[in-house]
Amino acid sequence: MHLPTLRQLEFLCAVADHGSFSKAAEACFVTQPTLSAAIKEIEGHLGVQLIEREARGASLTQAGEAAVERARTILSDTADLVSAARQAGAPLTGPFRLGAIPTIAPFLLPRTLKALRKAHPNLKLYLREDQTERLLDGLKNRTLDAALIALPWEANGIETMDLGDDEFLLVAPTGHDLISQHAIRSTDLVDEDVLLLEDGHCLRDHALSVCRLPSKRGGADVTATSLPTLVHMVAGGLGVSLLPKLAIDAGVASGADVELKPFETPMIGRRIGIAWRTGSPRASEAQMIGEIVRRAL
Amino acid sequence: MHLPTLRQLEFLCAVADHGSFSKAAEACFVTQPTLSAAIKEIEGHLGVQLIEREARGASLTQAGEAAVERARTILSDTADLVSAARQAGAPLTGPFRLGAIPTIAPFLLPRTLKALRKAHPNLKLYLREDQTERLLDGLKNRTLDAALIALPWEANGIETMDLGDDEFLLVAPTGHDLISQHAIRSTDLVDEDVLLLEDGHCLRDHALSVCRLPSKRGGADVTATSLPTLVHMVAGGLGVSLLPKLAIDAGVASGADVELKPFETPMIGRRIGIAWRTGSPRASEAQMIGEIVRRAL
DNA sequence: CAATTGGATAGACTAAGCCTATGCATCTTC
DNA sequence: GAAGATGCATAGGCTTAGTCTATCCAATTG
Repeated sequence: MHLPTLRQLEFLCAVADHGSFSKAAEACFVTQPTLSAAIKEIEGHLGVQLIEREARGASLTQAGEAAVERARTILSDTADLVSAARQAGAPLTGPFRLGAIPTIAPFLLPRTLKALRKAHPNLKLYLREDQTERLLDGLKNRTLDAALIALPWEANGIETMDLGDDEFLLVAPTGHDLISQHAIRSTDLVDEDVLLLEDGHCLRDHALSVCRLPSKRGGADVTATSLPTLVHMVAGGLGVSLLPKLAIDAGVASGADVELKPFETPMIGRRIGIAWRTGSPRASEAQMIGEIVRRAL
Repeated sequence: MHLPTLRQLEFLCAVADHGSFSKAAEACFVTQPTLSAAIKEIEGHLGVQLIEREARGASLTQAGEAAVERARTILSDTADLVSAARQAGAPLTGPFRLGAIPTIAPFLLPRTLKALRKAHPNLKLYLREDQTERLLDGLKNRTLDAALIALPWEANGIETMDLGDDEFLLVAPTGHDLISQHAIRSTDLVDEDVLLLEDGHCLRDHALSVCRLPSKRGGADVTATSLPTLVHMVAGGLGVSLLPKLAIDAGVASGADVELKPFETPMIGRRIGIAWRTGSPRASEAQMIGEIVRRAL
């Protein structure tokens, strides 16, 4: 079977992107006739018209749409092959773009980075703090190599590695009833004012779900933008809340006028994990970084 | 980024396959120096040694293994692109290799094939009857384009389309107690001698599961190799069994000295579906064929 | 030690890919 | 509606990358 050239596939995608032979040619750093000939050749080999030549540019036929979609994954897979191989030659070196959600990053990374630097001095780590959704977008569009998020999180084309549990503790104003209570369960919070992070933080959703709270409750919802803020609000008597042990260990509650208390078994909490794009050339590095983070947990 | 040529990737895979430059070259219809140069060039671009030159041939380095794996999917995706595009030019024509499990094929296909031929006279249908596992293997290694199987069946890299339900009816010797009983439930069979197909047929597993029977029961297991045989065994008084309505409608029980009876609601049965390899160039055709089969059901 | 196997190297040839220049439609503008 | 602008196709020449044949070298085998 006669295969098209990757170059030709690039040309095809470029035409799809720019809607014009000339623009596409420019983007590919070739002249328009070159590109025209290449497209014509693909069409010849495939026996199908892929591109509709119109007066005002070019558009894809149905077959073209399908072909472009396949071509894009082929090209990106090939790019992955290249960087994976390059990486294999010099593992854990060069730039690595790691994302982390805001309820993990400030508490976990300080400890981790030191260990990471020690283990892999040639690794240049670029950090990005953002909410889960956007981190996963980053993985998919290749602006991130890996991301620390809370599991489980199913997403197509994303693989994850489990790094351990992160228990939730009750945080309440000093002297609050719940603290003196013998044993508290997550469901005891139904009648409390539970303070939460603002919408979009996965910790908010976790807290809601472990307490079996409806996502929309009556009354004015009081939300915080970060965990330190949340602690202050609890200290101020606005209500109680949950804090991940990770944040507590990092000292987020120290000095504030609050008390902490673990829940009765079964433990409630979240799982921390590292995620990467399926087939990412740096998947193995993501796992090695994950291993180091796990030890730091 | 400098991409390798698909040709070069083919060469690389060939070396991996044949464990020797010369053999690989022969397989690719080029001379050995050509292939040597090509491999050397890839290695140069990637900056990694992919192949270990040994006295007695060639073997892959670790990086090479990874690269070959990626290269294989790239190449097969490209081949898919080509055939998908070709197909788009002449949809539903040419050879199409359809598989079906033995408890579907003889009963569903006779009706279907006529409709199929009428709708797509240029389609040359090649049929293969086999058990689910092997059909799915066939899809994966590209010796089949689609397969009619019982759902649900999750397998990586396989997509399916639901074609409708196929109810199971009780089949018992004429005058059997269960037939005169007012309403029978699948669990009523626990104390009966339930005859089954031999191991490997998914219908056997379905029957076991809907009746909540353990897969290994005491006593000599009596198994049949096909549904007609099964009917004869039931007629012979060896026990009762389940028959899919599909087979009954096709006359598998007609003439035999048996009686049939539907189960009480909820209906028990299986779902028929058509499966194809994810990304198969003929996925859309598989769905169109599925549509015709569904109407025949 | 000669023969065999298997990969590397050298140099020549060809065709594929790219370029410039130009042609031919269609759409825009005054 | 004529002139210009836009956009793809065609023609012909150039360069280079991929291929070949011929030969060499190293390791294994008998």
